[in-house]
This record gives sequence, C-alpha cells and structure tokens, in this order.
Amino acid sequence: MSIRNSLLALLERGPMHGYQLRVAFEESVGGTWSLNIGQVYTTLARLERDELVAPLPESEGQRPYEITDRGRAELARWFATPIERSDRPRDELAIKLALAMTTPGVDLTAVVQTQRVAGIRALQEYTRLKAHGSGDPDDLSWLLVLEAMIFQCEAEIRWLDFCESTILRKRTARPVTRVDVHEETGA
Amino acid sequence: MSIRNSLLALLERGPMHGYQLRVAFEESVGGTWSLNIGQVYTTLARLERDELVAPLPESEGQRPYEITDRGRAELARWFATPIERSDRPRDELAIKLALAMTTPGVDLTAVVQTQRVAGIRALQEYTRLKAHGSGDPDDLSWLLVLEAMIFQCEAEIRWLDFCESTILRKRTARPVTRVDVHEETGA
DNA sequence: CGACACATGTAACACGTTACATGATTTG
DNA sequence: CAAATCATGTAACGTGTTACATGTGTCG
Repeated sequence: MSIRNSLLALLERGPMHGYQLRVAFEESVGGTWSLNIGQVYTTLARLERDELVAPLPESEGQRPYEITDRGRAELARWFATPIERSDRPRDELAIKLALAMTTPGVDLTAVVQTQRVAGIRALQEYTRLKAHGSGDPDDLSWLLVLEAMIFQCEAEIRWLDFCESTILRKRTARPVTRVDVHEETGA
Repeated sequence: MSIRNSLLALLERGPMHGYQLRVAFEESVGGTWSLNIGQVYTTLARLERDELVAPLPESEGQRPYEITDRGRAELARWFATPIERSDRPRDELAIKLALAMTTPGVDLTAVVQTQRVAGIRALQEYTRLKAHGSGDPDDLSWLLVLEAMIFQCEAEIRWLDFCESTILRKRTARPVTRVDVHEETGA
C-alpha cells in the first residue's frame, strides 16, 4: 500500500513517468530503501485501472502520468488517516524470540546476543551516515528517515536487553529443590 | 519468511497438523498477530516441496507433518542468523512523513499530530493489556512480544516529537527578510 | 564502438489477505 | 437438531522480488 500512495504523492508534485518516479522515490527516502522498477510499472497500471492516475500523451518513448481528482482524494485520505498498529507487518524479530523460548535445543541468550550485536553495528552505521550526511538543508526528509531508523534501532537494543534480563531472572528464579517439589504437590 | 520459519519451529516441538499449527502460532505470540489458515496450508505445501517437512500417515481426516533433518538445519540457521535492517519491510510511516514534506498542500504538523494521537492510544491499550495480563508465568513469550510493541510504540512517539520540533525549527529558522534575499542573490 | 544511463515492460514466483467450499465431530 | 469448533483445502487478488528482454541516447 505504501508504494501505491507514495507514487500518488510524487505525482502530486507534477506529471512524471515510471523511471522518474523511481528516482524521485529513492531520493525522497534518502536512498534508505530502493524501489524496484518493475513494481513501479505494475503499480502504475493498477492506479490507472482505478482511475487514480491518467496517462498523458506519450513522447519520445516516455509514458508520463498525471494524478486525477480521485487520486488527489485518495492521497488526502492517506495523509489524514494514521497508520494503525494493526496495519503493520508482523514483527519477525518478536516472533522469532517468542518461538525461540519454546523451541527445544535453542540457546536463547545466544540468539539475543547475536541480534544485539547486529543492532549495535547498524546503529553505528546510522550514526556514521548522520555525521557526514549531505549537510544539505533540503535533505530534511532524509534526516527524518535516518532518525526514524536510529530510534527504532535503539528501541530494539533496549528491548533485547529487557529480554535477556527477563530470561535470566526466570532461569534463576526457580531452582528445583526438594522444597519446590513439596510446594507443587501441595498446590 | 517469518511464517515459514515459525511453522518449522513449532514442528520442532513435535508433529502437528495445519489447524494445530495455526492455534500454536497465535498462542506463541499471545494473540498479537493472527495467522490465516489458508496460508498455513500453502506454506506447508511449499515446505513439503522443499523437503523441510514430511507428511505423516493421515488419520481421521487429519494430515500431520513432521520436521525433517533439512528442516532442522534450516531452523538452526534461522536462529543463528540475526535479522538485518535490510531484511525488514519498508517503514510506511517514515515514507509517509518523508513524502508529506515535499507534497504540496499537506499540513505536516497535522499529519504528525494525528499519528501521535494514534500512537498514544495504542500505548495505553498495551499498558492496559500488560496490567491485567494472564499472570501466567508460562506466558513469558507473550510478555516479551507485548514489551516489544511497547518499546516500538514509545520510540515512534519520541520520533514524532523529534519530527515536529525539527519541522518547526526549520519553519522559524528562515523568515524571508530583505537580508535573506540579499544573501541568496549574493550566493 | 562499447559501456552506461535512460526508459519500458513481462514472467515467474513468494508471501499475504479475504472469501468461498466442504465435511466431521462435539455440545447445548 | 442446530450451532460451534475442528479440519482441510482452493481461488482471486495485491504486494513485493528477481530476472529477463528490448530499445534509445550519450559520452569517452
């Protein structure tokens, strides 16, 4: 859904053809995510089918599109509606950790540590990028996207720390002793 | 990819059939994400094709599967490999904000505020869930998943605050004055 | 001329969702 | 008996990826 709406937003700046849309998108997110050119054309085809964009007369082998009024309405709806938690893709890392807890033969702390190292590494890379960033004041959107990645990364590392301490606490909390057995049978 | 690996992890506990896998998955993530039953069967079919699981003799209309050695190896690989930033889906919210900045006629602060309200609401809901959570010590994985959502949600709100202050700073930083005009033409 | 950027597309496939179709078993 | 739960699947569609095919223009 995000690509569809992104293309609409870019066309709101003015008519563009597929190749330009791809370049404009990647520029907008500061190269953080690339956009497959094939997807641009298939998405444009669907947008045209839904009458959210309309093709302009082609010239020199280029097929520019313009946004329609319906497209503009759809775009306004996108910006006016918050992205809910339920809209988001499943969190693969959370799923992985949750399943690791009940899968036999898995070294939980190793999984957490491996992920933690990757997180720290990513955070360093982001910090490096921010340091010798373009400096271009025009790249405000690039800064925001980068900062989003940093906030997420930090939150993930803190969560992994939480996981580790929770796991350790659980492990030390119930050493099986004779007393425990008595309590359990008594309950 | 996460469902594929999740099914392998669940089958590592022992043979199960499709319906059971779905229930077990949703239980593992504390009902945070639901799993479409149709997808379970199509994913099982692909896993069987790739020889990561094998069907057991069916009984009473049930088609249980067991994990194979290749499946076990694949699962071990999953747990040993960190999920990299590049593996993650594009962040729709970051994209939306980035595009909102360069789309004409968009009230940026309104977009940020709408999203912020939704974030606060979600956070309250999570806190409520945590409060009268199952209390079940067996639900450790449920606690971890919930906490992941809370960490993410908080990070998002902090990021939105960052966005707003950055946007405001930009807006007040360059009031177009006669002096500015001179500087620009001079540059 | 050859490499590279520009430009448009198609095919095949994985993953994900909703909806539909079917039947057995259990339980009020 | 009727409704709910258990259980298995298919179809259609959207989204996303990789790879392939094709052609123009430009520049060293």
